[in-house]
Amino acid sequence: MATQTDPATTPRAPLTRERVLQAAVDLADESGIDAISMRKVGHELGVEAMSLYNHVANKEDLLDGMVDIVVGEIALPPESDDWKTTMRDQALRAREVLMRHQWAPRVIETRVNFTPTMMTYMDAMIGIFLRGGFSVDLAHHALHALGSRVLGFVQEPFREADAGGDHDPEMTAAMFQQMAAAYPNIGALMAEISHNEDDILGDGCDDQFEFEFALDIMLEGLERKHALE
Amino acid sequence: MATQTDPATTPRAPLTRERVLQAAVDLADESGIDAISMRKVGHELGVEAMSLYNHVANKEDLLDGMVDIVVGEIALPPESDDWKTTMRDQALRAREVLMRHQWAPRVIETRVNFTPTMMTYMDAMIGIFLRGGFSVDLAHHALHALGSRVLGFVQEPFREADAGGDHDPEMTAAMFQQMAAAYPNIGALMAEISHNEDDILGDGCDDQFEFEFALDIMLEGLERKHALE
DNA sequence: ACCTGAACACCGTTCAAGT
DNA sequence: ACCTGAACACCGTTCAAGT
Repeated sequence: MATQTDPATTPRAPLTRERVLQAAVDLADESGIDAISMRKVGHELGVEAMSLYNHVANKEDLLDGMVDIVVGEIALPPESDDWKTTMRDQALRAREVLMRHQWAPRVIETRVNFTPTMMTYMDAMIGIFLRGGFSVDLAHHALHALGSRVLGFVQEPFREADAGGDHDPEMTAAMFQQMAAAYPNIGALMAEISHNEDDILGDGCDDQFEFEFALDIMLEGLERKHALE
Repeated sequence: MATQTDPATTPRAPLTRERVLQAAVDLADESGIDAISMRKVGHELGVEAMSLYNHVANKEDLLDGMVDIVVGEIALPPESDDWKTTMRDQALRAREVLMRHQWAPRVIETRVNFTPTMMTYMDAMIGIFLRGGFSVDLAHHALHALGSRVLGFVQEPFREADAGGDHDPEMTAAMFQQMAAAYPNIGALMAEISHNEDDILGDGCDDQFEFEFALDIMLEGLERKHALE
């Protein structure tokens, strides 16, 4: 008896960031995103709300971590030159995961920071297009068009990073180098964006163009379906 | 002096639902959706939070009403047989309005009830496809594919209505008649859905199919862009 | 080092009480 | 009929205090 893990004698497996995040994900899966309050997540772990602040910075950080767990559950694509079936399979895999965490799409859309998990995932998505022969620009537009609802990542990747305002070229160069080392495809995108920056607005992304691009590919696709009827 | 409307002598234009909703929209435009609390909206009107409950049922109703104002600002499409340019223009018009109310897309996505304004708008969207020669089924799928982000309406129109559970055929027939009178295109859609209901699941909408449909038209559209490079 | 009680400044909502 | 004060059950977050 005493050798078994008895909840009465071991009520306090030590709290860790991972335990907190997983408890929050489980609670959200069970009871919806409205059930995610610091107090309720704490209660789930047998602890007061304030204790959580030793492991997450605040509620936004908690949500960031929850998204990380979900995105981490989406298997990365195999290396293939066939971008279309690879991307289709990927979208279906992402959907499967997001269906298990119905709260996730809405939370993902409200994220403003990227975690390494997210960067890795986006890098892989861009890679599918580039290996399929897309130009960096087209891959960039395609990424936006498929967006968070289809592939499970945030919509506006480089807004924040770019809007920082520090255009110290030395700084930027260092960032690129670091970025390119860890996430080569994202690095290529950012290089292209910063190269076009003078031509377009100032924030590296032409929202209106991205909108019309997404709109037009959908209308094109629809037209083909209509022609087949 | 006394003939002018002096805020000190007329601090209380009588509260109405419209005044409450417009104040909330203005406040959200200015300060973001997080600024929308019953207390803050009340403050904006020089009134206590509790007074608002005389004009809106609760906060959800307030949000419904705010969405109504926004959707009401989107001009309806002209009658035309050219579905593609009509739909493209419409999407751009919707975007223009949603850009003026940046909080709106997120709020629209969380709506579960339809207002007459919303129904009218959706009816017009379906009409664009039907007049363009789409089958009712294809129009239905197209509507889902373009979705809330592009056209500014809710994603799952007929889920709630159908999930009600009462399959009293008499009731259903009466509902259809009423619906078809006010919103002929939506009526046609619902008739088609309830007709297919036996074949598919039970709730009148095959989510997986809708997802793959949207995915495939985007991949098709992307492929054409890629071919042009 | 980690957890907590008390506190602060907020929420949505109800209801009896005022005018 | 419409507005309000007080109250209830919640929030996120801080901080000094405990172990």
